[in-house]
Amino acid sequence: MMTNSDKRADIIQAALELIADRGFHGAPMSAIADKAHVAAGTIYRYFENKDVLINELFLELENNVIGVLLHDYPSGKPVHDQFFHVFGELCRYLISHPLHFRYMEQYFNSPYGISKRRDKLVGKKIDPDGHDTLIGIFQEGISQQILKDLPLIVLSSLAIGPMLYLIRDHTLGFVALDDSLILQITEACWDGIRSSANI
Amino acid sequence: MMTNSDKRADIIQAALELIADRGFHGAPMSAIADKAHVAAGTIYRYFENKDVLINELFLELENNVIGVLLHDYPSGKPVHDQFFHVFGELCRYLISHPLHFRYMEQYFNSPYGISKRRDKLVGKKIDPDGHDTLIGIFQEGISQQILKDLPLIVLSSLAIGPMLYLIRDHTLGFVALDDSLILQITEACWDGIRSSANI
Amino acid sequence: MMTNSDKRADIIQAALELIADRGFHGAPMSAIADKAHVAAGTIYRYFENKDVLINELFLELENNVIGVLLHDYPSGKPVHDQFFHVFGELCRYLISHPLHFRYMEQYFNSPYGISKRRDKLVGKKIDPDGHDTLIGIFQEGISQQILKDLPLIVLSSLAIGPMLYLIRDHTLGFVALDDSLILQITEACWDGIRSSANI
Amino acid sequence: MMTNSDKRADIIQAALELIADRGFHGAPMSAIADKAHVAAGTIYRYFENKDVLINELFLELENNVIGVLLHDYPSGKPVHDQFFHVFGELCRYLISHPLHFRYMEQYFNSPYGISKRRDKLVGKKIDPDGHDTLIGIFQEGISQQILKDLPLIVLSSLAIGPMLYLIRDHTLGFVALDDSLILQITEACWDGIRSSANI
DNA sequence: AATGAATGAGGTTTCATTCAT
DNA sequence: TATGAATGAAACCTCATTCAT
Repeated sequence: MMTNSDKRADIIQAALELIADRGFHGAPMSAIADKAHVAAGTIYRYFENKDVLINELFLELENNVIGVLLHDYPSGKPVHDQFFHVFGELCRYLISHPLHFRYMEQYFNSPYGISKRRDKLVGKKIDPDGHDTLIGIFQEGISQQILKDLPLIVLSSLAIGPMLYLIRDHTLGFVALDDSLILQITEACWDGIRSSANI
Repeated sequence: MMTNSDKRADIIQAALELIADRGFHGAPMSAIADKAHVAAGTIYRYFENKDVLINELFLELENNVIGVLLHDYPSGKPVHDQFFHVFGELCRYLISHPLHFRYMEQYFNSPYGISKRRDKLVGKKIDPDGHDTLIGIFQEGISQQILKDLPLIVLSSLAIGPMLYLIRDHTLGFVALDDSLILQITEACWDGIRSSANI
Repeated sequence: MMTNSDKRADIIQAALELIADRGFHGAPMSAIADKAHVAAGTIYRYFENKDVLINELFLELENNVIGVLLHDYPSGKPVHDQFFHVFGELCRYLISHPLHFRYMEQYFNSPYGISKRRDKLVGKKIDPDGHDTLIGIFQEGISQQILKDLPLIVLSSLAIGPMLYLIRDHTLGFVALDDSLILQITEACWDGIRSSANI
Repeated sequence: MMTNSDKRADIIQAALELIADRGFHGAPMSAIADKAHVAAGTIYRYFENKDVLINELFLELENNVIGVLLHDYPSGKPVHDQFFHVFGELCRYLISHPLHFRYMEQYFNSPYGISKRRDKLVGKKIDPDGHDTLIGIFQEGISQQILKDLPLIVLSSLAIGPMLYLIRDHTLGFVALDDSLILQITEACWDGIRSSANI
């Protein structure tokens, strides 16, 4: 039914806004219910408990991100182009969705997120649709000797770490990331991961 | 007196371990007291309230880090050497003090840390002893045209972001950072920030 | 709904009994909850905190008193009759509601009550319905030269002070105030405030 | 020894000031110790516990008052003179010792004071030196048919009640009791208690 | 005799969750 | 299905009292 899924979406949205803004323990279930225009008990018809709500919210956001990265993905193009596509899209998405970004940051820095991270990295092949786009790019880049021959997780941090910190600074107002600056940062990260041999 | 400082240190240590492990709200005062072998009320002889405890603990860790970075600092040496010194020392310190690292991560991702971050970045010259070593290195590097001419906060993220993510992965067991790998990462970060002109 | 107002009333009543009996700090919220047959947390659905509970309880009692004084008030009758009406009604009310009396005594002798008292006396015209009956009587009496020309607050104390002390003694069992004695006391107080000139 | 009694006096004075100012539960033992420039534990060398301290402090104040009332007491003079002496002295004493007044008010409105009051009034002849001056005056006045033939406790309230309320108002700044006003109040109270027959 | 650090029971308040309606 | 009042465990913090020094 429509109403049904509407309420679920309202709850998810309310939780997102509150947690992004005030952290997990600044977002009591009662406040989420209020903001969702729903009774406290209603939340429990859609989510078994608060942990489940938090985790399902994360999964939705994660799917959003994956969708964005795959949209217009330049399959078959050079590794360089693929990297610039993924980096740019991700950056623009997070900048234009600061609540999503703040939420995921909170999530990864909490008991919830730790296990998530472990699942993802240890399992490596969590999603059967091959969504781990960056990993794929790096593997290809290494085998083509375009990228430094470092563990994938290291390349991943070199490529993504700076961006995530800068987006935080952007949302906090310490720096203004415009297209020109984003491009410079992308290039700097590319400089960091590409093989020094072929310079 | 001995007893005095012992108890304070015990409390600090207990708080560090619990919060690093379970986050701020997985560390109730009663649990900290238990772990410190101290009565609940005793904590309040040393710290006005939980917030103060959390902030003082952070300040202690911050001082540790500053001390480490300044130890054997290669003043007068080239920017390149200074960067490698700071990066390496910081990395080794955080790897060998995983609780300190986890704690600071939690701290920066919380209401406490946000303001701290703002103070640090806006104020820029917080500590009169010139402890803001990285910023100094970057300024010098830019003026010598050795480093990319980017906002200091961007250089800072390019240089430090990857390391911080990798140390988290290291403490979680997803990668093993040995001296050789650390050196490679340092070089990769240096590649990221140095001016492309003089390659 | 019934349940709603019932619970609130139960809490108010429990607080009244405990505080009247044992003072503010002999009445922890847990004890109030127990006596009201309610969970501790339930109190906070009806009152934001203990202070609010204490103040709202006072306001309810105050309204009771005002209602009693205005009931059958002999408007248009001589000042003497009005005084005897108010004095008698107040006295009978307080004697038959010893908990209300004890509560208000505690209240006026506490940080809560001090400010209340100041509001009342400085503001003077707190309630727009002209409930400040005694003050009105005194003003009329002075202008008719029936009463001593003293500050209103002095007349007020002369008229009410003895009664309040005696009601305390009555509730403690040191004296038995029957109708005859109440009348004699009323007359004595009247003797105290009326102008000596027209004797 | 001097030092000994000095400390006891310091503690008594500190307790007086704090409790008069902030009430019993705004005066923790630690605060009393601080204000008395004494260690917390020291208080317990002079007073078994907080209750004992509170009660002994009251007894000291009570003795002060008795001393004042007996000083220059017009024995053998008419009841009228004796009443004016006692009323005036008491009034002046309380006005010039607002802390004593506030303390005794708090005391009488608390579990401590209730029992005290009972002792006093039931026992009636508590102190063997005949200090119950007012009662004596009233007995004499009744037998001489100068005063109304009312229970002693009623006369007592008629005579003292207004004054106590007015002193409170004075200490709160709602009225300024000067010698002239005190005299008028004394006369009004006298009007209240004296026999109407011989007017 | 004096100290004051330490204790821990007990106070107020919050909030995830349940359940009668 | 939805509600939201009610619950009570658990959080933070205070403070009278003790006791080793």
